[in-house]
Amino acid sequence: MHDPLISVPGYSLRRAANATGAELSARLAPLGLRQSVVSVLILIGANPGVTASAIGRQLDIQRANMAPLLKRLEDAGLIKRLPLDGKSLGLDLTGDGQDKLKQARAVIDDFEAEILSRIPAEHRAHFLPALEALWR
Amino acid sequence: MHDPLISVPGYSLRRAANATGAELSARLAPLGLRQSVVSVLILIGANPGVTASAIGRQLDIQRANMAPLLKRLEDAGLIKRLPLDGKSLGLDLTGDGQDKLKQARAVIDDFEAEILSRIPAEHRAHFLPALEALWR
DNA sequence: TATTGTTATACTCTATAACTATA
DNA sequence: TATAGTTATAGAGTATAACAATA
Repeated sequence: MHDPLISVPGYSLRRAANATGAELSARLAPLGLRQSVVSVLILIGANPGVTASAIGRQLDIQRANMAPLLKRLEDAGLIKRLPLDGKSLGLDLTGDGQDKLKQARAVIDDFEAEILSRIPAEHRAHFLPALEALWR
Repeated sequence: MHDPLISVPGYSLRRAANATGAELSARLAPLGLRQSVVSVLILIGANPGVTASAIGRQLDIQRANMAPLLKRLEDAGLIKRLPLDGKSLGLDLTGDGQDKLKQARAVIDDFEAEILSRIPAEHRAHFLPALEALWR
């Protein structure tokens, strides 16, 4: 079939993101984690005491969608929430949360290295700078 | 906030795809079109008489999800379906469908040129080859 | 007055299963 | 036996609106 789409950068960008995203999700599933959850755990781990609103702004996740996500993490014993003042809650990883994050990081590190290895060497160093120009 | 994610290619890929996808969707909305619909129209336009199943395979859209999408296109008068044999239907654009596709193409061509222009010149030629290595 | 956290809700996209009819 | 088209359905992701409490 003739397919004019395969030479369209925006389309290829979407397909590449879908393909790699699906693969990563499959690798994270055995840990009981999704990509959005892992990104939240990473940010909490790197910024102890951070608020849900601050994480949402950084990751482009609406406040309204952070609430149930954090509730599941708390119920699973991966994070704890401590009042910073009367209206804000500081987020921290529990011991279990740190262990889980460590496992997720191993999966992700492997996966990212694999992604880069699939890109021909002469294009590899250009990949991240090109992507960052499109959203940062 | 400290954010270890911004230097992770897979994460950056997802964010870049989301950002550009949202922007393109906003530009297609005035035409009453979504990205998936436009990609289907493009394939039908380039392959008159193609079947729904063949398009689904090419675009990674499930047969079950093609059905309502094509029904809406037919109800909107943009495509017509003619029996190829007892079980297959050939898809073709109507005159209105060709007009709509032409409008969509103008939007997309502008958008793709703009995307490429945002990527620093020294990285630009490496972008599509790198993406294609990840999904083709 | 703006922000935080929360609930409820709706819409899109996508995935699976099941069915009929035909190649 | 495999394929085409269809329907129904469920899950995930995401968006908006509204509310109470606090900065």
